[in-house]
Amino acid sequence: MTTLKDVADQAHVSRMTVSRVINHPDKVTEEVKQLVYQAMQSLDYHPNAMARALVNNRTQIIKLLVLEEMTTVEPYYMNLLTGISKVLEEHQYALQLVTENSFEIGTCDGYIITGMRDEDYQWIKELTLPFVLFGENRYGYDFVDSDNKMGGQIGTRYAIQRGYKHLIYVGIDLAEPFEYSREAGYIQVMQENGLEPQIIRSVNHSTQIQNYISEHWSEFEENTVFISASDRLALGIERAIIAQKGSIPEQYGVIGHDSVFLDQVAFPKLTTIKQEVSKMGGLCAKMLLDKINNGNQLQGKCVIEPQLVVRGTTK
Amino acid sequence: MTTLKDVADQAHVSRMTVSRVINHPDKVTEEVKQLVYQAMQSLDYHPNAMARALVNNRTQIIKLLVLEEMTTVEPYYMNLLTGISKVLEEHQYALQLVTENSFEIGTCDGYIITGMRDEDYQWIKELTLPFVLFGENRYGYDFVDSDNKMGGQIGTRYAIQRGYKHLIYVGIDLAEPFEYSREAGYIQVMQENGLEPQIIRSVNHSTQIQNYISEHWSEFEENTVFISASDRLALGIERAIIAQKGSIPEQYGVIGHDSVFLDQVAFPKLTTIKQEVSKMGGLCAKMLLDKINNGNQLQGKCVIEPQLVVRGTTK
DNA sequence: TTGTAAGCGTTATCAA
DNA sequence: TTGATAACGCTTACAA
Repeated sequence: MTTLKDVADQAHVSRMTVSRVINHPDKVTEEVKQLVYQAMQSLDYHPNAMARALVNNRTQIIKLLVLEEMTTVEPYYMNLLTGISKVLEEHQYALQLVTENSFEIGTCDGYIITGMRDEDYQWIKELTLPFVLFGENRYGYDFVDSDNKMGGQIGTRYAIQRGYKHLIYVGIDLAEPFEYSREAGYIQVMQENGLEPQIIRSVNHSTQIQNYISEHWSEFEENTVFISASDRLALGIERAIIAQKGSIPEQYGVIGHDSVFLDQVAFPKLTTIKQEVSKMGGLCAKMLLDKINNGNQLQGKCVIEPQLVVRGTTK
Repeated sequence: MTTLKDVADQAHVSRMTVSRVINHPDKVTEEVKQLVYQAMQSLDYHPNAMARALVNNRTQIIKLLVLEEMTTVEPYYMNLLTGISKVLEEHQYALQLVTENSFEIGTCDGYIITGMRDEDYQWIKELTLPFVLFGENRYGYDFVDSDNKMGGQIGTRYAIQRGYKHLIYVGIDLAEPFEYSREAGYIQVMQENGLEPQIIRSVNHSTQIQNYISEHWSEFEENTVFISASDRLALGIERAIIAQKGSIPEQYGVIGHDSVFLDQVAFPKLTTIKQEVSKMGGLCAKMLLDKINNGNQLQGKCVIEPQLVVRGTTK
């Protein structure tokens, strides 16, 4: 294993100079810097993360705390994890996936927290280590999220553009900011177009909404599009329409939200508002690392635009 | 932060003695041991993993290498990760999630590898660090998997027991050990019962098998059950049956395999062969840590029994 | 059985 | 601008 000393010897400088070239390159002569770079290259030197961690009192670990039941939730988190991991690895950080129960074990340098419920904001403010939330919140905490309002807008605008006459929003029956934002986007576009919003809310289960739509089928005229807050809901709606022999996408349209796995499994495949979850994961990681390296400073929010993916459930 | 020294001072012994109590408790007097334990408790001492890692030349990181396209694959991996993470955390290890591309960056103490294709066995044997495979293999590498053959057997036996007359196995068109094993389980039970195996193979996409079943619908007599190699296939089969107006579960049955997310999203929910993926993840981690701590010794295989979950698609 | 000394690879501090 | 020294918290090797 190549160490600082090896590089220092090869470059005929002291270990400190090599360390400086790595950490404070501005405090070293250009000349010396080149020498050291060459030595590092020829020896294939990589700093020892553990030694660094020890002296800096870091763990090089960040924890991802998921406050929802992961196994029952959309395969959302796998994408998030992929994104987080990629960035962390570039910075020689590793990940620990924790749930509420195992939260206390072991130390770390910071947290990414997701699946926040309202009551969680109680204890979260007690945290001393840097953290970043995945998912918008109204308490001023740093977060990364998709632009949920825009998501609602995009879907609604597209539905209008495609000529659907009745636009029904199907939301998740949950008092969460992301849900309010998506609804708000829908409502805004409806009003801009002189249309009256019509909203159904349901728990986020495909079967429940499927039953609801079936039971109320007579209320839905032809040329209706269901703009839903999740692909899970969209899947159930789609199944209800098929069961009721409504034709998709001609008589009835369905627009999902998220584009994580379920949209692909649906048949026909869902038109949906895609969130780039993996990208958001990477941004969470970046934000957190910045926070760790800058004295836990407030980072603000980071919101990225969702995209419309047109597939088989809209005309 | 409490250190060895603090504990040593409190217990009126040297730092070495404390270290010994932790790492070689047999080499310390019972008396002294108790003193040290008390001091550790009263000071809430936790060894610094980084310092340990440094002196032992460890990274305290293990990498999970996923050789499949994670985003398109079943939400299988989230469960695996949960299981792995739990065990790793108990042992102060952290995880890095890597794909083929990012494989080289950074060091670690060992790998858990999954999604192995045949060609991967070429380069895997070159690995010098300890590794454990998730998924059975025929090359003698240590692995953890569900008992796939038993999975095939369980499903088939249950189908016979429930009185289905025609048992068709729907496999994944892939030359992988897990697939062979599941088929073998099916075939064995069929032969034991004097029945003739009938096998269909398809790529693991719900839509493809759905089309296939629909196109060949006339070939499937009533009282047929489809025993499938994945929930994804089962979902497609179920949809085809419904589209063809076959009644589930009376005239036609469907049995899935895996029980990860999709079985719950299906309607009716799938009867399926459940794999305890999270548990398997934990076992992978345990096996790997053992390997790391025991000079990379061969660990053999670890196979756990799948379970039948009866839901709406069988009578 | 216990303690002392040295060192793991790095960085901050201070002196040159 | 560069280098010597001490320190981070722990463990191995050796001595008492």
